[in-house]
This record gives sequence, C-alpha cells and structure tokens, in this order.
Amino acid sequence: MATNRQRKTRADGERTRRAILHEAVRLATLDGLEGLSIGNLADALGMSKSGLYAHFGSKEELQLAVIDEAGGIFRAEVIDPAIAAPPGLGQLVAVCDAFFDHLKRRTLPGGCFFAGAILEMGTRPGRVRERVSAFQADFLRLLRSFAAAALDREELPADEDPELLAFELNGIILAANARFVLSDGADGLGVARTATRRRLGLASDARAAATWDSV
Amino acid sequence: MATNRQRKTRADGERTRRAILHEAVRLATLDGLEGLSIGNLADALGMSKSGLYAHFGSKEELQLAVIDEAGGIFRAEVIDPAIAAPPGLGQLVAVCDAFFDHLKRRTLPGGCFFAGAILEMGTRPGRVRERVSAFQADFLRLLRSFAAAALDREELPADEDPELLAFELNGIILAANARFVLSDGADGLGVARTATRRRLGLASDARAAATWDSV
DNA sequence: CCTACCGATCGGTAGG
DNA sequence: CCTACCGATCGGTAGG
Repeated sequence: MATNRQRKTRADGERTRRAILHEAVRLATLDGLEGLSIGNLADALGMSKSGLYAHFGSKEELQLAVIDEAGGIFRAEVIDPAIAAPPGLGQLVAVCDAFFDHLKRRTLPGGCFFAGAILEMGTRPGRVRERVSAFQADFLRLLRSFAAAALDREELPADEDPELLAFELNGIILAANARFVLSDGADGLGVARTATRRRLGLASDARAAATWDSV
Repeated sequence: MATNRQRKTRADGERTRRAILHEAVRLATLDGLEGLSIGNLADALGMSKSGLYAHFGSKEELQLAVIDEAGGIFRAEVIDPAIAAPPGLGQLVAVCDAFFDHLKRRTLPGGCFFAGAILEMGTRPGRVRERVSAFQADFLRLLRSFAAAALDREELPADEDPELLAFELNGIILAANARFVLSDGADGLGVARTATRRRLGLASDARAAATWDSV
C-alpha cells in the first residue's frame, strides 16, 4: 500500500505542529503576538523559517493557531478544574483559584496569554482580534453562568447581579496577573485569593492567606 | 549678543519635543512601546528619523520619555481630579470615575497606556520596565492612602484593609480598560461605575448607571 | 522539511 | 533639523 510508505506519518506532523505551537505560546507571552517573529520561533525550535511556513501559511495563520493553543491550555488549567468543582459558589471560587494556580505554576513565562493579547490586539481590527475577543467573551459568559447558578442555589444575596459579579472577578484576575508580571514571582497572589473570598462573602482564613504566598 | 542670534530658541525645541512625545504616547497605545518604531513616528510627524535622534539618543531614551509623558497625562486626567475631591471616600470614587472619564474622552486611542505597558514590559528587565513598574506602584500607593483616609474618617467598615481595597479597585479599573479596548467604545463603562460604588458601599443609582453609557 | 533568496523596514550613524 | 547610508531582521517565496 503506497499510502503506508511515507516516512513521516500524519501523526508526526501533528506532533511537530503541537511542539511548535507550545513554544509559540510561550514566546508570545514574552514578546506579544506581533512581537513573536517567525525567525525567533524557528531558532528556538532549531528549525528553518520555511519549515514553519510549511505548517502555517502566514504569520496571521500562525497567530490564530497560537490563540487556539493558548485557549486549550487555559481550558485545561483554569476552566476544566472549575467545571469539576461543586456547582455555583464552589465553581466561582474554583475558577479564580485555578487561575492563580495557573500563574504560580508558570506554564507560560509571561503570565496569562489572554490578558496580554486583549490589550495588544484589541485595537487592531482583523481575524486575530476577533478570535481573542471571542475567547474573552466566552470566559465572561462562564463566570456569569457560575454566578447565576450560585444565585439559584441561594448561595449569594438575592440582590447580586451575575453580570456585575463576573466583571469584578475578572478584574481581580487581571489585577492578579498584572501583579504577577511586575513582581516576576508568585508574591502577592495571596491578596488576590483573599479578595476573591471577600467578594464572594466567604470566610477568609487569615492563616491560610498568609501561607498561600509561601507555598 | 551671540546667544540671541540662534534662529531656533530653546522654547521651540521644547515645544517640538512635547509634540513628538504626545504623538508617541498615542502610537504606543496602539502598537505598544516596542512596536512603536522611530520610522513610523517620524512619518506621523512629517519629519525624518534622524530628527528624532536629535531629541532622543536611542529608542530606549525615547521609550523612557514616552513613559514620563504618559505619566503626565495620567496625572492630569486621573490623579489630579481625584486629589481635588473630598478626602477619603470621595477621593476613592473620584479616582475611579476620573479613570473611566479618561477612557471615554479618548485622549489615547488604545485606552490606558500603563495597563498595556505593564503587561508588555513586565517581563523585559531594564530601565523601561522599572519606570513603568514605579508608576504602577505609585498609583497603588495613592489608592491605599485614599482608603486609609476613608477608614480614618470612618467612611468604611472598620475591618476594611486598604491594601485589599486598593487591589480590588485597581482590578475594576483594569477590567474596565479591557472591556473598553475590546468593545472599541465607551459601552460597558456603566458596569464599571456600578462595581466601584457597590465595592465602596455607596448607593448605586440604577437610573444614573443606565445613562452613563449613553452620555 | 531544507537552502537561498526577495523587498521592506528595523535601530542607529556619518556628516553636514 | 536634513540626506544618505550601515548591517540586521522582518514576513514571505522559489524550487527542491
């Protein structure tokens, strides 16, 4: 069978593609989606520029694939753990804690990919901007749905507004990322965890908050 | 007097310098501090690249001057109005509202200069990063001092923590900027104003919040 | 996936 | 402030 004689299988290509994208997401959190250059990425991977063009036809196609890869990482490290938590209030705490863990784990050297991508691409019309915007909209929708579930279960005061709560928790997340990037360390994530609990009306264990930073 | 025969006075040079920097800050909110190129800036000003090098010896010197100029704009539009407000709680509301006005006024096309600069330069060691970091630290200190004053005046519950409150208000500000950049409009600043008031325990006038967006 | 190349643009300099 | 230039790097292509 002729189709089996190829030296590189489709699976090999897929594996290479994933390896390229993972490195590209890492570099993009340091240099931005525009600052990410094909030459730099090729050097980091020990391959040639034209090798990258064989996988992605243009820089824009690479950027779109990088956004999807970053979305997969975010889903695996932040969203999936939250969905697995107890519905309602439990998911609201879990999604924030999972985000802080995502930072502390340093999967990506420059902190949250999307926090940076929103500000970098937000003013540049095009497919890249729309892809980033759609991911952020999905995330805010998820926060709102967790908040609505918590309200249904009467785990929050009846006059709470899911839209407002989602906005504020997103703010705590962005402030935590900014602090993480500037301090170049997990210092100060304790205050983010305390802020999350205060906003949700949960007891903020002062002893635990103090140790979070040193973990 | 030989010193008076020069055709261009020092004041002329200073005026040119300010014109360069104002345009540079605007461009930097669209392309970032690294994406800001000497060639682009020279074209936008109708002058030559070497004309810019006469004012700033290197790109890093230009970036540092741009940060100072952006700091001046932020002080004039956000910090000074807040300091002029009634001490304590009044200043906390005023600084957030002044920030939202700063966005709505569209002084800078890409939203808040520092929100972007923190994420772009936070992972690039050097003088530029330190300058941006110092400005953000000063701003957080200002928020903390307003919060401490409000506590002293018993305008906030006695168990409030100025550090925590400053962190959360900074988060609301960052979330408002992200929403502004993505929506490319002032839509949605109403929820930021409502969030500010809710956090500070103030009555959030629903009618007023609804009209804020349409103003 | 490679080498070898394209025109455009980058930050920066020489000399005026 | 200008023209004219430098080497390096940009995104992308030809041809294999």
